[in-house]
Amino acid sequence: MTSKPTIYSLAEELGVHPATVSRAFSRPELVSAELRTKVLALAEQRGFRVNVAARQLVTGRSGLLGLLVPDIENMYFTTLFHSMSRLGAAMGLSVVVTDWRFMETQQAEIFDRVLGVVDALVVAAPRDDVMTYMARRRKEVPLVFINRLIPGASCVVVDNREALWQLGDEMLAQGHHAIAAVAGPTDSWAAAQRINDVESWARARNVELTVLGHCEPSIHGGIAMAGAVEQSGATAVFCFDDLMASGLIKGLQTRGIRTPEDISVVGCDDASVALVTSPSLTTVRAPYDELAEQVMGAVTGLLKSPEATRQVSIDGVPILRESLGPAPHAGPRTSTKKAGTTR
Amino acid sequence: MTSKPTIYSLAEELGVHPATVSRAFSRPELVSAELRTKVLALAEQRGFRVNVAARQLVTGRSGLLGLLVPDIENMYFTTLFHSMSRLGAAMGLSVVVTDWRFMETQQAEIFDRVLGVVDALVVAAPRDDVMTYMARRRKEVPLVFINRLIPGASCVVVDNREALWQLGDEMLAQGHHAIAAVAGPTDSWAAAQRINDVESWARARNVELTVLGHCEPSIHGGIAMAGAVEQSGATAVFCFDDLMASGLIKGLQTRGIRTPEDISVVGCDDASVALVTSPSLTTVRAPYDELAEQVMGAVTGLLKSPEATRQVSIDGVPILRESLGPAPHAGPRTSTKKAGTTR
DNA sequence: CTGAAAGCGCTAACAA
DNA sequence: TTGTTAGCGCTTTCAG
Repeated sequence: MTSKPTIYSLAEELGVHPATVSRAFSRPELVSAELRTKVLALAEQRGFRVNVAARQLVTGRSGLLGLLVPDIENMYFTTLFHSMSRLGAAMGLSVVVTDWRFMETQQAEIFDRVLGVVDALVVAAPRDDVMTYMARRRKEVPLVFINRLIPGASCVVVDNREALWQLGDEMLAQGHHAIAAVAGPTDSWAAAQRINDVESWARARNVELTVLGHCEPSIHGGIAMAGAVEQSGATAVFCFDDLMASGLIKGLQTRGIRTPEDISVVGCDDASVALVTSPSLTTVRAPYDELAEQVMGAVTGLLKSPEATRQVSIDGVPILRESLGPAPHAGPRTSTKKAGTTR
Repeated sequence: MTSKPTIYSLAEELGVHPATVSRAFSRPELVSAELRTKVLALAEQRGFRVNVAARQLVTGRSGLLGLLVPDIENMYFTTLFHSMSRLGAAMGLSVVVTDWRFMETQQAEIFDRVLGVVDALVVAAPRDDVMTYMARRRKEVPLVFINRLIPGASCVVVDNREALWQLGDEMLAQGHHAIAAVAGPTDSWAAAQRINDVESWARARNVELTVLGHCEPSIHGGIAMAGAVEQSGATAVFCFDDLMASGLIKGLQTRGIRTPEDISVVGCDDASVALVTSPSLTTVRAPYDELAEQVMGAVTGLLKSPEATRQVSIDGVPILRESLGPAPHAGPRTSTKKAGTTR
């Protein structure tokens, strides 16, 4: 009696055919205006919602867009999610996020569930193992990769090369000579990319560069690197991302090393933490909105025709803040900024 | 030909009935071991995945658990999500998050989609309008509310009263007299709760308390409050949450006001930002793991019997870090900590 | 513009 | 243990 309303129960009440009720929702333009309003009114009153599963079963579409991230506690991804949600809403797609950190320990079956329910999946910064897993399911769901270039697949990446070179040059301008770079996860494409960029810069400028061991892209990862950084003797450090940079600064602080007075630190991404960190982080801003736009563009492209893959590269933008300052015992030379500048 | 494998295509290849293939996945124990392995092997080989929509259509279950948060950029929620995911995975539920910030501007239809696809929904810190929206859909999906006590519904809340009182007393012990509290969003239950706790403490201790205008629980919200806090003349400030506290400290800094030397700041939640903030935040730790556990417990309870609502309250834990120090021109009295202590 | 009928892929009784 | 038979709620031809 008080069971969930369906198109049938509505149709019966209205004395019309279920298909008509269905049309009132899925193809309103095919139903006469008055009937449509009557249907919608009754639906509203009875609290009817179209059954997403049933609809998906026949249309193959749920209106859901999945975002799979390595670590949702990394605000880089939450910011991205936010931008994507906004765009998605405008085009009638709801975005849901999941974290693939458990994929190793938990049954992948769980992920298949998410895969089964979304119209497309955006996979962020996949490690190699996740990659191969996804590759196998590539034909089940349209896939867009972020922060990894994969031939033949739709990808959107941020190119930080130019920006990192500029920040490197700024380090030199500020009198730094001993420079270090803390690498990100071993099997992350983006991590390799960034280290490459910094290394090529160092070679081009003939700068001595110490690359420090792979580190988790998290605050704690950064804190853990403080010792290694201190021992490296570097006065300026590139970090894989802002979380790491933020943690590193904290870790250095507890060792009595100040930033930027003793050691300058540069991050990457301009995650929200970059601003609250003290000192605020000099970093490379990922253009989130454009990123999201391109990602959503790639998604809709795939939705239209699964073969229409595209590869997009967006340039990161260097942002000078407080964490990069003059080298100790050396004033700035051609610097465009002063230590202590805010924002 | 190369269409997606279904239980039918598998059944045909194996010369068995589709129902048997179905059982091999949904009730493996009902199928002979050898047949089961044969089915699974072929399925693996053909890349078969059970169609979630079809399964959900008949069983009414998708294996998905939804988490609806007000602002996914608030790491309080991402930490919670993380804990929930871990527990969920252990019990065969995949957790997906969505942000309801767009609900106002976008069609609620989008949310109904998420609602339609999950077995249960955990709704975090709903504003009043979101609440009423959810209330209408209460019978469509099992609902668990976080950070809001709703009679008759399953709720899990954190009770910060005791902890806030302790921190308040610590402020007094450190010689503070002019104390302020920055309130959270107007229609947030948790915000009202926390302000109440602080106010009742102030009354009990006969302390002059300035309550400052409602503020968004975000870093920027906190930054924006710096002026008001400065003008209030307070030497110690309670903030609605850590994001706000973190932003406030930053905002004060740019005005040349140091924490805790000039103004002490106390947050709430112990979000991940509390540690990187300089100085690190004195705060009330939300016991995330226990929270997640209780939430998942409530979910499974509802899944078993929709009437089995429960209301759980968990106590927050005060955490003393650097952002609370002695009042200016007044040494600590019975303090249990020294300014400058890390962690 | 609306009705009729078929079926999406799977599960759940019930038989055998 | 396996096959049989019905649907789950919706969309979608194709007629009318």
